[in-house]
Amino acid sequence: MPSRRQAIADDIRNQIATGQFKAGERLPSEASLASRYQVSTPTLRNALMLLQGEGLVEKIHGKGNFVQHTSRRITYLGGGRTSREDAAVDPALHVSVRTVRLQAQGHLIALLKVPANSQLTQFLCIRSEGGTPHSLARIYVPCHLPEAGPLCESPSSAGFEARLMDLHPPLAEIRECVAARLPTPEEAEILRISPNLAVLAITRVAVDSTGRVVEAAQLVFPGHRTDAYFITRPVTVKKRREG
Amino acid sequence: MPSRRQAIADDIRNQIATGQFKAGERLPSEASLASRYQVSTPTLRNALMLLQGEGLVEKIHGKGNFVQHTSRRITYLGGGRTSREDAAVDPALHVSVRTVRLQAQGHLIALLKVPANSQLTQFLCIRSEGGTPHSLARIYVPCHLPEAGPLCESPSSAGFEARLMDLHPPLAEIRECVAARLPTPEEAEILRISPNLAVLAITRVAVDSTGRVVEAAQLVFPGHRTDAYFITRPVTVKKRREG
DNA sequence: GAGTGGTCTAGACCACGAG
DNA sequence: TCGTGGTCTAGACCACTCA
Repeated sequence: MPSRRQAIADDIRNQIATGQFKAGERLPSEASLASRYQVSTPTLRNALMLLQGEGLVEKIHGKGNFVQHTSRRITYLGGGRTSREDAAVDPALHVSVRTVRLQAQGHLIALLKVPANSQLTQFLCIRSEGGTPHSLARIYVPCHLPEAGPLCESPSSAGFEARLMDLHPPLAEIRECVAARLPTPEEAEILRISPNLAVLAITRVAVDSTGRVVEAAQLVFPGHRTDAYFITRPVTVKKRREG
Repeated sequence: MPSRRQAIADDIRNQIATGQFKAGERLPSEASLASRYQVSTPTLRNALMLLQGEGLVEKIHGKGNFVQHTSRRITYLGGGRTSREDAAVDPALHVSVRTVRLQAQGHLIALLKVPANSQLTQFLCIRSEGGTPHSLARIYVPCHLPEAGPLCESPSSAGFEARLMDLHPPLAEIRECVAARLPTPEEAEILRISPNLAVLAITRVAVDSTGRVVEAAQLVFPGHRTDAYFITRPVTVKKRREG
């Protein structure tokens, strides 16, 4: 037996699919929807949360629930490649960067493989598109790298990518760890998402050919709007002989 | 001002960290915790849901809330590599496989790049460790591939991996798309997770050197216990000359 | 049957957005 | 100020587990 909220979510989803609720339109208020479906407000809100998790509905506090324009998804490309939708290309995209110098502590020591209390540069980046936050990035660069300076002047993703490509010694490997988790209250506020909806959290470490960590990044994306793509070409090994 | 459930979650998290609640132990019942913290049961349950999302607490219907043993995380390795924790190695792991032959329909046509209604083999795999479901995999193999048959006899991940390594023409590329979303009711039931907690959904497509899709897989993991790792070695390109 | 968590109710109160 | 969504309450009822 499907739960109440599932049934309501299914019904509203159908109405969106059949165009009875159109993209960009505002849904009836939660109170009126609740009375229409004969459920209490928390139950109706649960149903809307499901649709929000599918990227079909956007909730805006004080204004209402809106049918999302489709294909507003965020694309993250693994392997250090920059997606086409870069701030340098798309004027609707905006990136704010705050630079902080700090000392390595806690998990950053292991992540960057640096001694405790060594100097780091942290870049706090928030990407937005037309007022809607897209992603939150905390990028750490050890200060022993000469490239750490000029970065501040090219805060776009392309700037970071170009830096990694021009390293001496060259970049050898990028390791990325992807997880789904609930946002911290701060992340939920910055990304303007419900604290009940998961974020896609990516920890990225770039290593040069000497094994030194040249950059570590903690990236957070709203889970319901993000796809992360990874393309791998298998190392061409000799065919295994087993048994 | 932190919300009520956050404050409660913080407090219980501390008690777990300081060992006042030990790993494997059962927490007091939700009713007693609610009265201890002077909140209603839904609010207390919300706090526990946060801890569940962090992998600290496991809820078992009819039994209670238990402090999770740490390091029970699930590891997914991208790029078609198999993690060490394989059924062939670890006897505690169990994989159940159901094989279904079906015709390509809907999104499978685009995913596998096959004509509509062409024959496919679907493998429905559920991995468990000691009774706890780990992952749900729907693996699709086009029937035009001669390797489709023997697969059924080696349902471990290693079997799938070995098959991809022995292809003619050889495997050229693996594309993986990672997303965080709420589980469908069926997925929540199979994985035994709360329908409010996100899953990590990975769509994996393996392509051989002729561009043909040799396998597509839709993998679902419980988000609060899973890390997906991707390691990329950048293609060594000539240094860019720009501006 | 006793105790547990899962879902839902019918409302209260607060915070935000727009006029 | 008014309507909106966000959070919380105090309880009801059901499903599951175990003795």
